[in-house]
Amino acid sequence: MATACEHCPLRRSKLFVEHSPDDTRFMERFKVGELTINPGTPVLMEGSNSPQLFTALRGMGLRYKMLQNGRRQVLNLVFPGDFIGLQAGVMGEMQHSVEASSAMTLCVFDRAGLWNLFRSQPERAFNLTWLAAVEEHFLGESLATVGQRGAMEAMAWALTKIMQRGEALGMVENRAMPLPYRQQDLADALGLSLVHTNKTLAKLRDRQLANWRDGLLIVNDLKELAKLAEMDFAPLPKRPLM
Amino acid sequence: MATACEHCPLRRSKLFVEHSPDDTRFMERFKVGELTINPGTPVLMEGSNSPQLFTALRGMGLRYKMLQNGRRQVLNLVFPGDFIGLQAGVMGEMQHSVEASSAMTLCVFDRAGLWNLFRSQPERAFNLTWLAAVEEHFLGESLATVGQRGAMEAMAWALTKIMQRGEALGMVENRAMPLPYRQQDLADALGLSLVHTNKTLAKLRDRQLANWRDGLLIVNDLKELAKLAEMDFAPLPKRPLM
DNA sequence: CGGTCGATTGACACCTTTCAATACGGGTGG
DNA sequence: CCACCCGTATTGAAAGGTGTCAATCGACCG
Repeated sequence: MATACEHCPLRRSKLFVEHSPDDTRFMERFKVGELTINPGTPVLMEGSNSPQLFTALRGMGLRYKMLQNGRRQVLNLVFPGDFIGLQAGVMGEMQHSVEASSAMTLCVFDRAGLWNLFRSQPERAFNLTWLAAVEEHFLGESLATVGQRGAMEAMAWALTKIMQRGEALGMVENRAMPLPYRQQDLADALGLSLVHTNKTLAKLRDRQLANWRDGLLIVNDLKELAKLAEMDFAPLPKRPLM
Repeated sequence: MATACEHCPLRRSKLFVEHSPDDTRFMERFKVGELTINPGTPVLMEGSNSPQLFTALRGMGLRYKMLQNGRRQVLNLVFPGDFIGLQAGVMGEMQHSVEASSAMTLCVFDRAGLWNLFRSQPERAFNLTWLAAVEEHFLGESLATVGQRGAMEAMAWALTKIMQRGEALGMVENRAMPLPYRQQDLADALGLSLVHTNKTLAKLRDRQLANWRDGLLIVNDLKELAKLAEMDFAPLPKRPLM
């Protein structure tokens, strides 16, 4: 039984721009169904030309890219509210893969309806571009982190970003939030080796800055973690929800 | 004397999606002027809320982001045909800075006209989103390079990409193209130190794979360079020109 | 209970960074 | 016209952060 957009749980988060009744009506029509998948299930593969687009409704996943040398770069983590497949929608095919890390529920949209959206809903079209710009912004920050920060700073940056996003989504209870990834995933996101990632996490635990174990991330003093990362600790910018 | 869109020199390149007469007519109205600047001149600053958007018409520049620790990450190089300022256009303010590396000529657009574009030119709006997706794709590749490739591979990747782009734009003559950057710029783009960048370039010269001196990049065998980078050597995807 | 996957640890090798010094060309003021 | 300064490019040597290799451990599963 699909969730009605009108009652979409994501709309409770202040992270997203509010929908007008008209927006909701349109999305209700744009949405063609719901998809529930298990951890490890691929959603979109690089090179694929999927006829469908998604919005993560529940659960978490990751976007990644494989290189010829066998190494993997995780581009970012997929959280509830993230739009998946825009690249395929406008460029023709995906340039990276997406897969679920926890159980996920996805809203499914028909790619063919995209053109209709641009023609009849300029505001929604604008929002799509906005979403693309938000992604671009985040990738830029990630690039700066991987390129210019050391392992400890980078990890602190990543965990801070994750915690911030988790808070905005209401996933944090008692300074803890679910984080259903493997250390290898974070390693591949930050361009670090698995071993070094493990040791870096151990240090953060020793320093009592962040404790990530058994899929649960606990951060007592987010400000302190952000300071270690030498990052601007600004509130997340609002973003549209498709 | 501003260049008429109809006679835009960029339209000769096969890199860009062709304009319909209607497109050209619209762009002619959307374009409010032309800007010529000297090397080193900033175009947009991080945090700025510029009322203007640009398309690079001639010359080259770079986008970058400064970190609190004083280090700089170059996000990508700006080549003719690149659109500048989309982030400010949709998100409100720039998340990175842009400056000229060579003398540049920019087409200037009025940000206020953006909304009109979305409302009355769905096809152009679609192209804007397309452009954002192209940027996202490139940033993803850069992230993968900085995160997962060694210095030599990374440099080979960068020079290959540059040469490819240069070829598509008709900037390559006799296997050589202008590349008006400092070694520090490439270093900041790849997350390498200046010294190591210098030594890596020296090795590429020794191996006769790439020779970049005095603002001129010479590559005799692009295939060979791409092989060293272990990259997929696919032709650049077409992109829209605003 | 053997087998697999993810997390941990210790030791060591090595790629990059940092530190320093020199070289070279262009611009400027004496 | 030349000395001087500054930005960029080069090089050598040493320090250090990360990666790789290997082995162990705990949890889960058929």
